[in-house]
Amino acid sequence: MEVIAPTHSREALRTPAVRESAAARSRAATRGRLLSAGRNLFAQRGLHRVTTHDIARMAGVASGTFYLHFTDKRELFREIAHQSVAALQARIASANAGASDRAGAVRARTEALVAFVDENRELARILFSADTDAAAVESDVLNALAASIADTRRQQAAEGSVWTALDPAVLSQALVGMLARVLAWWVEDPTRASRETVVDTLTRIQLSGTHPV
Amino acid sequence: MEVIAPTHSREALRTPAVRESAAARSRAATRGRLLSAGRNLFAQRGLHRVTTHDIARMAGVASGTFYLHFTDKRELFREIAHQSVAALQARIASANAGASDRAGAVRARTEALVAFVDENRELARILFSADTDAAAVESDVLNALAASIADTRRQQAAEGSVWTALDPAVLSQALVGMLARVLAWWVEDPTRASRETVVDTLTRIQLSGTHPV
Amino acid sequence: MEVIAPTHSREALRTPAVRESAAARSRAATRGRLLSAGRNLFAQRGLHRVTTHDIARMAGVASGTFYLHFTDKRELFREIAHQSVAALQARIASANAGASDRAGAVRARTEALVAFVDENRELARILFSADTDAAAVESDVLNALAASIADTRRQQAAEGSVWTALDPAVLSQALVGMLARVLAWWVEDPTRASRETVVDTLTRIQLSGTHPV
Amino acid sequence: MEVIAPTHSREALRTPAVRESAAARSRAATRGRLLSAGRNLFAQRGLHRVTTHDIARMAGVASGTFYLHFTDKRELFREIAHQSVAALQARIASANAGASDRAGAVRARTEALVAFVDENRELARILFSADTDAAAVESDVLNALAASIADTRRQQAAEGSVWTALDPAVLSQALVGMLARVLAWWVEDPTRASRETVVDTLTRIQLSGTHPV
DNA sequence: GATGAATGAGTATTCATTCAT
DNA sequence: AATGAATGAATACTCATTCAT
Repeated sequence: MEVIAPTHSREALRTPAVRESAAARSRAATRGRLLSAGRNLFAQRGLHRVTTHDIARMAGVASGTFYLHFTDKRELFREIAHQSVAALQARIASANAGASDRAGAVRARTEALVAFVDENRELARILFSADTDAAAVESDVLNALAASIADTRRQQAAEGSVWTALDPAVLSQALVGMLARVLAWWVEDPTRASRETVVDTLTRIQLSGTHPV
Repeated sequence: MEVIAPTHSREALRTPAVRESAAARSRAATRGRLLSAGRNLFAQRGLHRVTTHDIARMAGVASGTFYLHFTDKRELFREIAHQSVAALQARIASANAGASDRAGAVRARTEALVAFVDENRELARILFSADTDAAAVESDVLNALAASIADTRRQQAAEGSVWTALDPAVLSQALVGMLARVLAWWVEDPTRASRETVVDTLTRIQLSGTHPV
Repeated sequence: MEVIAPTHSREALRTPAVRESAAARSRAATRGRLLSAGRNLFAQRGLHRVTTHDIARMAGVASGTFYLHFTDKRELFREIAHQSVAALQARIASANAGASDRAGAVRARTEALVAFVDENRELARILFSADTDAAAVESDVLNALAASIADTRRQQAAEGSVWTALDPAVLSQALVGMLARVLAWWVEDPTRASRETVVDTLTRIQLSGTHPV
Repeated sequence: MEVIAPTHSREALRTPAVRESAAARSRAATRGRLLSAGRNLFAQRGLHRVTTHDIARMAGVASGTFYLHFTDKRELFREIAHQSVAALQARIASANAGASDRAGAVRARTEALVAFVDENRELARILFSADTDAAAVESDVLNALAASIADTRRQQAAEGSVWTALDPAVLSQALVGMLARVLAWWVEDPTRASRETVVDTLTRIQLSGTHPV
């Protein structure tokens, strides 16, 4: 019993809750460093030209530590992609909410998208650079976007607010492909076009391509 | 005299020209089998999930034989991509030549593109599936297409035949991204939309997005 | 009180310092086994008839482990050669220091050289067996020896203590070639001559060839 | 019968003997080209950094042809080495025959050796560059030379014409090692020393090292 | 929770050699 | 005698993943 005492007294200084949150904080910090390293490296080199050792090294942890936080490389990638998508969607939704008419909403959403890409080039490279392997993971991202566009479109068609000659599924894939390629192309070298030009061109294409003639 | 004939024919089998062409024919056949196996496998799994051993095995040759025909995997891929692009371009150019006006030309080119994809699904998967590694090789393909669209567009703008508010570089990337994504999406499962729907939707988008309002 | 002691000692096993040194010790042991296996195999078969798998197998480790310790086969070889040279040079320098006159020094150095070879036959085979590939790595060894002989010789010539008709560069190559070949020949089968005979003959040749007539 | 006639008449133009010698001449020419290519390539890169394809290519023949003339790479190497040695020995023997006294003979042999090396740098690189693999083949060369020196030496000792304190076997290895290294060193860059310096230094060393004091 | 040494299957590539033509 | 396409074993090197400490 006495033997345990000193141990107890040391533990008494930190309540279990505090101890747990300290451990949790440390764990979260390590996890965060791995995510950050992954973002950097995946953006630069793509999914399969990055090794788990590279990520652990850049995160400043031992290579085995990687597997205490992620089951494998793809999971880390998925996590990064999901975080990115969530951030992007929040940004777009908020921009959308402030718009009064349809044209304004399209422009606002496009502006939000381009601004996000401009401010998060690393993430953008991951989200929009097309990588077959990555796609196995992130295709959900663009597919989800396409699905949401298609839904909106179908609803608008039902309301008679858009020209129905355009197939919603095809159109949504077209829009997603267009946005992804332009953004991937622009983020690779932002001097290729001014941000205003990108926003304006993408907005006009969306409006002309989706509005009745 | 007649007797000499068979002798001649026997010798004919040994003339360098015939011998060479027999060997050359065998060589070409093997090369063709490797190209075919490569097309299959790359279409299914992408550039880096296919090994040179896989390709050799599917071609029914020893693994070393691969290297008698291609310096490495990328070269095989490049060859396949170039062949595909040449075939596709020929098809589009020929369709284009038969059109009388601009709208007809856009539709004809789109029809040719979709027909090619429909008839060469394997090739289409390679050409339009976005693979970062493959991109290092085939990006030329889409980039070349984009560049040619941008050039045409600039010329039309100079002639006043199209609305100039759309930046040619951005627009061309947008069109290429749109076409590539829609075709990749469609070829992955052609029941997703009828061929007519795909042609029609893509044609209308191109016309509305590139014509003056 | 006593109870705490073992606890302490258990904790001691987990302190970073101890953990690190345990890992480091294990790492060093593996590295040592690889070096030892390399010495054995290189001595028997030469640089390029030994594979990294052979070395790993003889060291009792997996083949990938080799690359955790050496970047490639040549690096392992270089390491072995450098260690051997350092040991040999130390031996010769120490023998040299104890000699009173020039003849004594030549004999002492030769004795040290022959003794080293006798005691380290594996290393000797590597150092003195002439291998073109190995030479790219170890030639420094014999060349360094030759250069040092040439320097000494030039200095002695300047002091008038040796006959100057012998070109220092040619002479030093001659001596190095002589020593290397005799030692390689002898170590291959030490019954070919007694150690005393080798020492004596080499000493006399050096003295007669370098002294004034 | 008639069938055979034309064949006969054609054959009649060349007697079997002539035909055979024509074929033999052609065969010998191919063999000679392979030997020549081998000499070039082995001298530049050593035994195992040269492929049989390299040799066939440089000889201007198909790769399979190599095996019609040599059972494998080592046999070609052996053949080249033997030819070289024979040429060298003839040269030395002839030089030796013209000498009147022992000192003159040593100088004459050394001059012949150095002249041969100077005139046949390719061969010299093969003969004197120490290559473990090559050694498995050519060691006979230097060993034969060493054996002949040792024999001569033993005979001279028996006649009392040389100092017997030097062990013949050790001495012969020493001389061979010395000559091989100096010549390999010199042929690698003949500006390192003048031919006269090389001859003179090697001659003096041999005389001082082998003569009574 | 973290470490980092070790694993070993996987992959590209080479090259001596064979053999049908 | 010559050809040259094909073979396939050999080999260096990588990297996701495990596990004892």
